[in-house]
Amino acid sequence: MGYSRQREMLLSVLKDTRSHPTANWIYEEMRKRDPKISLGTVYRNLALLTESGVILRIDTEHDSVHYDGFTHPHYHFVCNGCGEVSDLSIDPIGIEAEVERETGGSVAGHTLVFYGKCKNCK
Amino acid sequence: MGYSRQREMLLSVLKDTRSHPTANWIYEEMRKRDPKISLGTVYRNLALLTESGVILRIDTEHDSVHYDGFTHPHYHFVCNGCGEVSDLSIDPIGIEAEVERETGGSVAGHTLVFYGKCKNCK
DNA sequence: ATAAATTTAGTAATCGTTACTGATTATCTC
DNA sequence: GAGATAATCAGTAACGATTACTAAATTTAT
Repeated sequence: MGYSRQREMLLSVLKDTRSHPTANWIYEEMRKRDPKISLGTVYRNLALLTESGVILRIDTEHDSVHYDGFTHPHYHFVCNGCGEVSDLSIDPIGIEAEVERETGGSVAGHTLVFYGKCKNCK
Repeated sequence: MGYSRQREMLLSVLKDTRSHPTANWIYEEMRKRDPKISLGTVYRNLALLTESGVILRIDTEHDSVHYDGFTHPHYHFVCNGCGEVSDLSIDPIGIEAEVERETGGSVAGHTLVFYGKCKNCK
């Protein structure tokens, strides 16, 4: 996978924030640097980078998908009030082997999401 | 919350399967029993039952939301090949208190989803 | 430098989900 | 039980996130 100017820009935007943005937020941010950027380009590159493990995708019970440029294994907390997604420093759990044993399949990864009210919304 | 005929039917459909169906699958199943059922009714009741904790909603990296009539705390495995969602018998992890301490918020629940290839797709 | 392959901007289409409305059904009070 | 009140429904339109498409531009390989 080569790195086009737009793909580089997307990565740089994503690495520069810890806010776990949505595709649309990233799009708006990229438009500030280059107003001709296309929303389709954002989605296509988000999919590519997710597939190759360069970035993380976070699915929650709320509206649209969030992305994370911080790939070191970690978990997330989602506020049911304001929808904000934040990182946790909980230690990764090591039970993928157990899941493989139980399912007979192969495990590539896992996601752990906590829901509740953040300090502000509580 | 009263239980209308349609809501009862939805619950019965969901309790009768362990397949973690999507809204549309449930809709088709209910249509077999009552062809006049409305898709809006399915979605409205899924939202109501999820909010009140009678059923579970499962968000994955694949297409649409899945639902689970089995509410005893448990985790899920999602196959990246066929998209099938299956139950795991892993013991629930008890770290919500730790998350509350770290975030300063309140935790209402958590979801743990493993991704990989199932026995068939591997 | 030229040819081949990839990526893009822009736009149209898709699909899951939600919102709306007037009709129907359930519940509540007498 | 009859009538009033509230909840729920079927049907359909609207919405918003995401994907698909196409011709032009850019990158990469020769």
